[in-house]
Amino acid sequence: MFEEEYRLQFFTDKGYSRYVCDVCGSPFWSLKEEKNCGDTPCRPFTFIGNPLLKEGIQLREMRSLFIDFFEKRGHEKVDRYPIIPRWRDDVLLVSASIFDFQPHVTSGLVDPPANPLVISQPCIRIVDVDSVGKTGKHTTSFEMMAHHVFNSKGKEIYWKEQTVAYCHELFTEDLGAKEEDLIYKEKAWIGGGNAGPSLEVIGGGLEVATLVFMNMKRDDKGDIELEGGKYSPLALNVVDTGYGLERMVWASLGSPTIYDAIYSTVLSPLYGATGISDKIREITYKTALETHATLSALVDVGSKSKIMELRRRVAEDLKGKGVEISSEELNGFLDLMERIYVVADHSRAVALMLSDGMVPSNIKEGYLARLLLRKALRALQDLKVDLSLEGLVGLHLKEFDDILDYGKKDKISEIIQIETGKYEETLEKGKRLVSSKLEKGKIGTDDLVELYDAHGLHPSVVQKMGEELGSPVDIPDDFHALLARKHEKESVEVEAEEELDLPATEMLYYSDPHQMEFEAEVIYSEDGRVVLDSTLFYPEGGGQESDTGVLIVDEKEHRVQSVQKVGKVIFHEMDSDIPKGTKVHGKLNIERRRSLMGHHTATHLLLGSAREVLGDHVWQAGALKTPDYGRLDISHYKDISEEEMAKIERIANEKVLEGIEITATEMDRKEAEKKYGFALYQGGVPVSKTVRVVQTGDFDAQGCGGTHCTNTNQVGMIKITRITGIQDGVERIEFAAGLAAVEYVQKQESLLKEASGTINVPPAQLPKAVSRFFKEWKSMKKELERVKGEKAGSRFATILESAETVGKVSVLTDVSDLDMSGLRALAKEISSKEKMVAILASGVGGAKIVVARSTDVDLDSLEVARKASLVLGGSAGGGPDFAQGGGPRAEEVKKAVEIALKEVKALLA
RNA sequence: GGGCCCAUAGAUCAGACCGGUAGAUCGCUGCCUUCGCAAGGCAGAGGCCACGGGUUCGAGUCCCGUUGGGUCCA
Repeated sequence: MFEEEYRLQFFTDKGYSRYVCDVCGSPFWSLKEEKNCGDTPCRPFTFIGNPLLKEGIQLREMRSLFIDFFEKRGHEKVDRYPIIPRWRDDVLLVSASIFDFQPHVTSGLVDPPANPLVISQPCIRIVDVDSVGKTGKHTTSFEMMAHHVFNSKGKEIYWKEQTVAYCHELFTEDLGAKEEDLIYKEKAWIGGGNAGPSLEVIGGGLEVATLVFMNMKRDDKGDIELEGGKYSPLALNVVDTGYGLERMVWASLGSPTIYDAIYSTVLSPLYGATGISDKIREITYKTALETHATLSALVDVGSKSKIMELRRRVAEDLKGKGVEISSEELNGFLDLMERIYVVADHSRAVALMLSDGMVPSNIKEGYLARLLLRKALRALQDLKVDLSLEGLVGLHLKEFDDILDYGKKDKISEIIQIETGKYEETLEKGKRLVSSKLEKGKIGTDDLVELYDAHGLHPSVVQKMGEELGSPVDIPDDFHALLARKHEKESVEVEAEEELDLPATEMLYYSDPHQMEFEAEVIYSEDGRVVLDSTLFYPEGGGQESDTGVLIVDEKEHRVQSVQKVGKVIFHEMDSDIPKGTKVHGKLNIERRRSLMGHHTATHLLLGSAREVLGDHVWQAGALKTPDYGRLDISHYKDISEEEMAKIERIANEKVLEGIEITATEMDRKEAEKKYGFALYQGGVPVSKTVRVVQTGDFDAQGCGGTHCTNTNQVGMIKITRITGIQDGVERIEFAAGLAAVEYVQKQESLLKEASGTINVPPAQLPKAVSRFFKEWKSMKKELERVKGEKAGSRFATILESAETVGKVSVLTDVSDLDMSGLRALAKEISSKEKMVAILASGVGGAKIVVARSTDVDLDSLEVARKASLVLGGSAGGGPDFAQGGGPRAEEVKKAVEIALKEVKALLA
């Protein structure tokens, strides 16, 4: 694919030739004749113990070396972006440097922050999480070093030749790689809706960089077909490079694993605590580790059997090298190392995530944070060492202190503590579940799936619990496949937005939010939907409900019921038709608009105060503004306390009283981001070159398309009405502002008055009085139960007199006003005597009948009760010695008893 | 965004499949025993079975909805 794209002058000049890999069939460029492309899994690593790059370059040094190299060559350094891509909503995490510029910059809409630029971008990739520690090269977090160029038409900065030349120079001159060790492998690159040719730079078996030349975008009308999708040329030619910082360090140190190259500060305490600091320096174990790392390049470690295969090869290889180690010893050692590496790796990803304000949760990116946290905790527990995850994360943070905001250490510690506690609780509950399941029998595959899926217990955890309880548990090798199958049935329906060929509506509501009337002309009208050339009506959007009001034509009012924006066109849903071409006079429902503005501004104030009270990790996760109330969802890692709520409410109201001016300015996106950071995008990301920044003095600034008050004092009182946790990690603040707040308070007060009026106490004494009443109610209920019991007992003597004797059996019948529990008690008492049958009925609350017998009588009570209940219009249930029934026809109870008596006589005869 | 699980005494959970008097263990209170404590023995208190509907003569149990919590996946 793109074969001609790779015929670079650079290769010709350097004397490179094109070969085809005899393992994977990929074409590649090499200085010396090669049959193998050198990439995994085509051949083992060759740089381990024999560094590819200049020796001994550590992480920090490598980072600054890279950045310096490109700065010296005309690239501007750009600060790293957060690991949570707040500026886009199609991905959960940043997993490549180009993510920073998608889609707004790559599409050509927004200018790049610098061009050409160099950046070091921390990234997280969850996809390889299960390979971490099993191979020597997979990590969940990494720093992508990159130089990017955005070439527009007619203004090319540099493209393929220069890119490869820079890369080559960096590796061969500044980093000391031998020219003949570097291979450039051709590979069509497709991802994120873009595509283009790319070269993978491979040395010593390790892919150290990828040079992507992005020049196409996904386009169903495009002419270029790639892997089933259609593509068309991109407006920009984007140089998208990615150099794995950690891999470069690894290639420079030649350590057995990448982990040893980059996690040394965290690994050494782990080695110490597990007591293997000395062991790993022994030649036997060192060789084992190196051999394992070397060969792991050849194997896809997706399943347990593959891992065992790899280990067999390692054992064989070691034998060949004359290294003596039993397979048990080897397995045990590698298992231990794997866990240590997992802890070291995952704790770094967690450090990165949390320091960027990610809140662990059960959904979205927060779940990924929790996933890694729990995996790390599990591995740490398996190691049985006295080290806290919190401490290890702290060590990573220190490593990063030159590129991370290190100030949030306390928050991060708290989050880890809370998460650790939650995980322990899950385990605690799990232990009880497992033991109760084991009491009932074996734990099968279905149970394992349920325990993991519904209760968060990984099969290996269940297995360990089983062992402790003396019951082995088998884990099927295809467990994860089973789980995947269970989650398979998902269908996505995308509703196509209607597209009409209409000019953009002029949005008058932005120029003066307090203007309430306007003149306009109808340019489209169909099915009660009207489009004007310009409008003051704010359409539903950004969580703000739409305006309502009227359009006046010749003094006749047409009501605007709701307003929607489709693309750039604003539709007014009317209650009556207005023909196209009509001039209208529009009038807003002023109160509604004022209230909407108040609630919207209040939302900003509350978010600002929540961030002040709770911390920077607080982020808007959704919002709704209606005329009657507002709702603000924020990310936070625990319940908001009463005190915190009061504080948030107070600060917001203080800002109202301060009378801060609110301004809305259209700003260049690049500038706005520079000035306010990504905290701008609380309410979502605009798809435009400019951002409308709504600024509340120096208290708060947000990109926002809503209508706002011009001064905070127009908001009036802000009252938080309720705080609920809508999901783990997200709290919902419900509130009312202005008159709506006053109404809320009035309503609360009247509720209070009504309640206190009913029990006739002043509101202040309501809590005390209610609790007294509740206590009394409970004791009365008990007393009533007792009295009922007595009443039933006392009735026994009376009905004994009415006993009829059938053979040797006494049959007692009675119609009383006892309730079911009374009847039951009485029947039990009677049937506990010898040779007794009781037929007891009552008409209170519908007809009820109980038939009971002592155990020495042969009679099917249920049959009797059934027959008798028929006449009551119902049926009966119970057993042969005790049955109860009833029906709606209370007037028939006497008859029912007669029928029952007759039936008993017949059955006993 | 989707799926699954759970909610019963102060705590942990049975009971639910198959509707018919709400239970166990720990904790709590009192008594016995002891110089006192612990342990032990005996007795007892403690339940709007999360909430709202429905089906039924009858619902902790079945059905629908709500709320709260847990958990997995994208």
